[in-house]
Amino acid sequence: MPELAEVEFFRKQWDPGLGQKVVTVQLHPRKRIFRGTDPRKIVESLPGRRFLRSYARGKRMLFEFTGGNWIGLHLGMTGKLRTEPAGFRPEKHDHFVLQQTRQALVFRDARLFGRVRFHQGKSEPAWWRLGGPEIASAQFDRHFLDAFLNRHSRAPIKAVVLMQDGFSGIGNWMADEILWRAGIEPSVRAGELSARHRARLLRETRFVASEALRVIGPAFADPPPDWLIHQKWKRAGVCPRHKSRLRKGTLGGRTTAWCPLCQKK
DNA sequence: ACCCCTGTTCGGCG
DNA sequence: CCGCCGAACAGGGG
Repeated sequence: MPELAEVEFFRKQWDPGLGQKVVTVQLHPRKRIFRGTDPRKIVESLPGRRFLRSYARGKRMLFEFTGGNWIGLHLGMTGKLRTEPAGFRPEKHDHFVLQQTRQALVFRDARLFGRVRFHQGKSEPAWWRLGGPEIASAQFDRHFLDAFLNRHSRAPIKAVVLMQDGFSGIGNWMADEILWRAGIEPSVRAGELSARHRARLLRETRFVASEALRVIGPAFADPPPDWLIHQKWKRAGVCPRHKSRLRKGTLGGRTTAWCPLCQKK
């Protein structure tokens, strides 16, 4: 589920807890979402701390608490954040819950591909600094894109658009949406993209990211009806422009839909 | 029953 | 050594 805009939506679901203390932490310490971190430290450190603010970068989120306590969250395939009334009893897949006086902040993740990290220190954790530039930032420009495409010149462009170091926050549906709008056939090797296609790739990546944030970020509304996403999961999906059948295949290990009329090598 | 999956990581291999 | 690809992870839904 979660790419850039959905991540931003879920980040805000914990806003009702801002400024308030964590009373208790409920978690399942053996679950895979805690791989690489010691969940007992979270249970020991977070109670009594106030939730100060949160950040989103691509598909990653960071939650800051007083006393230099930081929680990093990644939603994986099926992670969701929500708020429940005080006294909430965690259900089967609610693996990480921060109980506050007035509400409970809940991380649910059925498939456990998501991840919870913990950091203590005055400033942000080192792993938060890593990763590619935000698509909305000035650093995501023609120069950066050229270098990234050339570094992965032998990979199909679809696989490259899914790489988080270059296309921060882009996931499978946004990648197909971008390539369809840019008129690029998804199996083309990144290094073989023409200057014209590179310019369109940059423009449409920015467009799809900003539009998705605008439409989905605040309320999880549907993208406009003429977007490819509404067609790509249908068995008989059609190109929104030509109304002809989309082609389906696997690229970069992921299901891919494209329109042979719109998208060329 | 069986197949599919909006993500990431890791081992194999060219 | 670099980098791509498929498998694995785990569970719910069609």
